[in-house]
Amino acid sequence: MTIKEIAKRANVSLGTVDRVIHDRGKVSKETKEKILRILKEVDYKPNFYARGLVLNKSYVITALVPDFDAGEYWEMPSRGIKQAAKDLNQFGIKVVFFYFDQNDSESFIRKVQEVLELKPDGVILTPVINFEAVKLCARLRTMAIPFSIIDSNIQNSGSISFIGQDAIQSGRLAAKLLSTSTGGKGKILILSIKNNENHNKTLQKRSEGFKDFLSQSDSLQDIKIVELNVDQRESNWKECLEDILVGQNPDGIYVPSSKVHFVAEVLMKRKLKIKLVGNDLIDNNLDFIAAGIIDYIIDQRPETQGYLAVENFYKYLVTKQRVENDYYLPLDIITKENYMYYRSQ
Amino acid sequence: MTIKEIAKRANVSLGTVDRVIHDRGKVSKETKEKILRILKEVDYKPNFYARGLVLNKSYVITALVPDFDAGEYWEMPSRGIKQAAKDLNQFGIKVVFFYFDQNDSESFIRKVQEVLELKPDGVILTPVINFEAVKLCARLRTMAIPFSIIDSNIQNSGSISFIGQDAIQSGRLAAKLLSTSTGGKGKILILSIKNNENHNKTLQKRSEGFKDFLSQSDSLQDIKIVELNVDQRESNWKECLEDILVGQNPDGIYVPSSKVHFVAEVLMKRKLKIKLVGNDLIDNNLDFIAAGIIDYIIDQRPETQGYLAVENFYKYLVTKQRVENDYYLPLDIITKENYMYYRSQ
DNA sequence: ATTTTTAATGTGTACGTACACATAACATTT
DNA sequence: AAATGTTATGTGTACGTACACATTAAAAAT
Repeated sequence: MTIKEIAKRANVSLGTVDRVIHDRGKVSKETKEKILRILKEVDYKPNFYARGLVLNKSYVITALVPDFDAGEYWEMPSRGIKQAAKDLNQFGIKVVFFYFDQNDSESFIRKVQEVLELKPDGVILTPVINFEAVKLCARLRTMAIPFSIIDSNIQNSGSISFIGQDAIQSGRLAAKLLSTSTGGKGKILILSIKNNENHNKTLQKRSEGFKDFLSQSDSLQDIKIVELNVDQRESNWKECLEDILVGQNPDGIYVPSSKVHFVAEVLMKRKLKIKLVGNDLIDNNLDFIAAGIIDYIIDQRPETQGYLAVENFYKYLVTKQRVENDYYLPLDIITKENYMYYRSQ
Repeated sequence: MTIKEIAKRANVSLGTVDRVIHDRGKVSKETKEKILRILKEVDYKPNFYARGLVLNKSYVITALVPDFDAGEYWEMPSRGIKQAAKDLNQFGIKVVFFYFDQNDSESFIRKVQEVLELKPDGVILTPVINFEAVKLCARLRTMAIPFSIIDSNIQNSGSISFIGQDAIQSGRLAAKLLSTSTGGKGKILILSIKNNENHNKTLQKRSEGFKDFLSQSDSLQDIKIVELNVDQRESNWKECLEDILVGQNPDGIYVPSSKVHFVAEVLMKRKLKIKLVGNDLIDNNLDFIAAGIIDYIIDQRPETQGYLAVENFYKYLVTKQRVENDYYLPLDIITKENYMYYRSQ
């Protein structure tokens, strides 16, 4: 059903119907009501193509994400965003990336400045530098620029959507897999590899969930937990890591981040047979999963997160649909026998 | 860059450019070459909206799938297909379902007849009744109707795409999970619940993969495998099932299909603590996963399979993109701790 | 009673593409 | 030489919407 047909039905011109649809006023009360009734009656849906053609707008979305080296975690969301930008290009969606140093709030602040100067139609942001990200949300709200948060959430930020993970549940799942692998007993090491203060939030939640699972499960009395940290800012952190692994000699290790490959490296080098669970199927972890050195990876589909964030803006800006507020992605369990189907979705 | 601009550049009219783009002939060799050069030079991409508006076609896709009761496996692909039909409705994609009885080839043949009479723009088919499905593929080829296969593949069918699973690898994965759960030892039962001869192919492949994994893994010497079938066409099959479980009393059970819930029911009723692995996160299995009676479900995203099949036709027919030939979906490992994020994606 | 203002409604054009049709230029036949 | 056929090219219209602008009718001001 087109506007033309509706106009004919209501005995008015196209223009009048158009004014009613867009609530532009200058229509008498009676005709407005009559047209609204008809619109409802025929369940009028604007023609997507015609609308797109006449509007022919392009939308600039900025993505504010940490920079990365090849193979690292933040490569994944970026990939998803890029793929979405490519797929949605024909609908006028353009994405501009702003990469900041996740260990340097000043660099984040500078990039925020650049983003705001661009006056984008939407912003995708990662609250890695939490304090500054909160401030950014407030500014975006006052500037009426819609924004979307990926990875970890900011409560009451006013974003159009959050796309991420349930970190606590991720930890619980890791605990289940690792404790099953060690036969429900033995010494288990939670090993956090850190390189800045901001990254801690997710690590903490995962560790919390991990310990919570083990404490609640009454069939797991024989498990001993040791919790240790390694700080990448120390120059000798790799040796530290090696010393810990050899010294502790646990039955299972949980690394609550994508940096599990550093541990896998040591296990391979030292030929240690220790069950190992970590996060994120990034390139750096791929070979170790294939070789079975890492027993399980818990993945939160970071690529999909990025993709969905852009797609959400497409829905929000182009098709003017509602978007979901909170979207928690599945926690995929990845192991030697199924990793090959998880790449490049 | 529009056709108009290209016409201006080439010093010809819109019509000539149009004829070149669509290769309609009636253009001199020289101008054709000139226009082709310019098209390439400016990397001309037709405006999606304008094209959609003027074509304003609608495409009828028929989906030929087994009928089902609520909660059963075949509900999942249907759901995905329906969701895609809804999402792609605005692009003129319409889906008509034809449900057949998977235990009755005659009903399949009748539905095939109806499908062909409709002369659809595309067909989605499930090769459950393999022999007849192969014949259908041949007829669709001669009628030049593009078709797509989901679930399990038909080799050299001429389909535009296959979307499904790797059944052998699915079995291997199940073996890994189950053997890990039983501590790498004990008695393991492979239990196939069958209700027709056609369904066997996938079951067989999974069992094959399962046994293959266990035989190859040299650290699993202490495992004993027992393989049994239950036939749902027998009136007393439920009792048979119960007798087997109680009589065999294995340490772990692998049900290479979605019917694992029948086994879970017995385990719950008899309070048997046996590790249980099966397939497909269908509604019937949901509560048993939540309760931890089923330890692991291997899911092949049947809903996504259906969705992608329709989306593929959208890409193929509307946007005229190439589509991937074979698409193997990830084998998701689902357990008590992560099942909640796998529903309604 | 005429002009001006205001409110309501109608009309025209553009978006970029596809395709039917019209016209021009040239070659071939009578 | 005139008529017809062929090939190449140009023109017009439609798709459905959005929005600027034009027109009409009624109300208010002179």
